[in-house]
Amino acid sequence: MDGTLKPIIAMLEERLRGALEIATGRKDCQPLVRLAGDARFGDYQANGVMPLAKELGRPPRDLAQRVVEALRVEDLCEPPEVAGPGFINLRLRPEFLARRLLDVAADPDRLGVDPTERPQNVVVDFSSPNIAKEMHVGHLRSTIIGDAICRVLDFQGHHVIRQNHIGDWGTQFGRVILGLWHVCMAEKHAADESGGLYFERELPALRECAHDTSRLEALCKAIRERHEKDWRTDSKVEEGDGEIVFKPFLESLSARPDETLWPSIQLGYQYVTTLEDLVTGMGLTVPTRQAGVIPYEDIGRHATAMLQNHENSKNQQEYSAWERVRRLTMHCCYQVYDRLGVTLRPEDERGESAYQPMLPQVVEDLKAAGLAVESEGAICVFPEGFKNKQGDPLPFIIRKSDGAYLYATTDLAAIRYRVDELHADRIIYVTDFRQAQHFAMLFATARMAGWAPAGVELQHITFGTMLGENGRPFKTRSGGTVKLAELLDEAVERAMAIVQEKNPDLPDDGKRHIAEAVGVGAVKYADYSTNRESDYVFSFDRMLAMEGNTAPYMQYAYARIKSIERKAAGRDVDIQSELAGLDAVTLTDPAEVDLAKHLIRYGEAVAATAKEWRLNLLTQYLYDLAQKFSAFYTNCPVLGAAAGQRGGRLLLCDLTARTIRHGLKDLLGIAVVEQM
RNA sequence: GUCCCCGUAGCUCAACGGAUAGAGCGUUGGCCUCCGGAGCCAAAGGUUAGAGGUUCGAAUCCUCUCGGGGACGCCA
Repeated sequence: MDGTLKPIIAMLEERLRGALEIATGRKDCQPLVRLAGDARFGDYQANGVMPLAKELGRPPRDLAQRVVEALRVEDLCEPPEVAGPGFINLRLRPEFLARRLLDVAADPDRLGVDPTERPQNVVVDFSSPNIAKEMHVGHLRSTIIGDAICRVLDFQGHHVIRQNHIGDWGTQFGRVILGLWHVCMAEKHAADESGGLYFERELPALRECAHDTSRLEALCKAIRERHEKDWRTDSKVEEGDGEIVFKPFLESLSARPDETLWPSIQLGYQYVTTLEDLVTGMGLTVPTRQAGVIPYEDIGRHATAMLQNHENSKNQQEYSAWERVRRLTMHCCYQVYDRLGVTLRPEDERGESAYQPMLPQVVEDLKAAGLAVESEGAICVFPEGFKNKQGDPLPFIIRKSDGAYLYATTDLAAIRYRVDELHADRIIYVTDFRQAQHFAMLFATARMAGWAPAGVELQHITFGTMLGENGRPFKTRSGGTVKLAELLDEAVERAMAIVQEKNPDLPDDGKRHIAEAVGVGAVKYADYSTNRESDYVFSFDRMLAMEGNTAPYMQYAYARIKSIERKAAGRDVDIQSELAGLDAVTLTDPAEVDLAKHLIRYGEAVAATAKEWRLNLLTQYLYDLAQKFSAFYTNCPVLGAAAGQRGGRLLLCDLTARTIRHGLKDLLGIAVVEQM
């Protein structure tokens, strides 16, 4: 094995290009070699003759015949045939196929797939959970699609820099601190009055009467009254907010266990969010130390602005509280990442907050370059080609009229960082399609500013919405967001029931292990196996089906091969030594040939997948492989095969298992199991 | 209103400008002396939303119509 197994399509294109040159006298002809669309046309087809014939005004079949005469592929193919209007059909020779199969099998790590000749520094921005929230289904696609992209890039030999752009700044910052403050106050009230935490009662109440205006207003008014009272009793006039009760509360946080604190923090944060949404437009106000009386719904934003504008020591307590919430959130995220087999690690975290110090400079530089101007109090860039509903230039707002920065600003700072500090040749963003316009404007602005030079590729990889079986966005029955951890629990539980039914004799921990692999694998595989750009309908029943293009079917195919390996010893077959001594194979049965041809195309599948990040092309390849294996398996006995056939068949089993495992586990992060 | 994406078998989805548009589920019919039947083989099922156009060739590119989704100034 010399490590240079050139893809067959590339070899054929090269030969065809030469033949086209001879037949037409032209250089740089496009041979257009593709996988044959139909097995009757052979294995590969060249479509390049027809456009050339048209251009040269020559009869296409005649030209094709001349090309075939000039074509030297005897070492690879049977004699080429001209077909239809001018196709050239190519069929691999069995000797070449057998040789290639042995070469691929002899390459344990890369399965005959060469690394790229042009390695890049590729930044992949994906997952991006939010602080103080649990990961929900909205994070699933970005997380697993981004992860698979990273894995494929790694395999191709690129230098991958994962970036988890955590939502840890902006409006949430103030709201989370405010949520913590409510946790503090609610605990104080509960201690004084020996009741439960007030937001545990009031949050559901708020949601219930969201459409009952008079009840809602009464409730919000009462909450506001208590808020003001609590705020006043917690404040020393000479120092400001939150010294008496809130400060000691924050100091006590680090001593408290995550399990009790985390649910309270999330709930407190939801409470603030819900409350601010509902009181909007109600006319309620609240006094503040810094800004005087402000609308009640603006208090979170006020807290954000204060924190963003103050680097002084007074904010130290909030900052440490913030760190605590952040750590808790990520702890929870890593539990989900681990289950999903996602490769993100703490060193990949670079949240919005990391760019916060760079934001003023971003705005200043754009202003100095004449690209950013003030408009209606905000600082905006007007990249070319974007219009609003009136047909006027559409602003890319980089600083709000209240002085706060936005995600546009953060994203621009991130581009500068990634290009200047991380030396990115390419930056890939994995987010849903709704953000397409934002990224188009972001990229346009970064190009105008020269922060992303022409040599740096900027790619927005989008995906569609996850829908429930009713065709509406995927929600719980009550309309809430579905937590990712709970979604995985249900998938695993359902998988467990199936394992229980199919294979009741396995030990319990074996069943649990299999159920985890099958359940989580099913969720991921279902996502990967559809075109990422279309919306996709989530269905436990379909993704866990044992038939069809599903994770369980793939895992089953793998387990069957492993079962053969386990049986081998009992049949006096030593697979290792038999494979080690194999220097030639003879493929006779059509199912063997079909499987072998597919096995040597793994590299083509990986390349096609990476070209436009169509992960469904990889799952399709793997599914075809599993199907071809199953056909081979039913038609061709392996352990009981004649001596001359057994080695080749063992090789097909071995390479199929390794290819499935590589594709599933190494590239998609889906576990395989020895039995199921 | 402007712009973007989508519309393919009953359902869920494929198809790199190429030949007779493919799978799976479901439906119907075959295949268990044999390594895991969670399997294999086969049949039926389509005017690729509609109408024009470009092309040797269009589900794919262009124009329009209809239907669905999304974005569109201080959320991310």
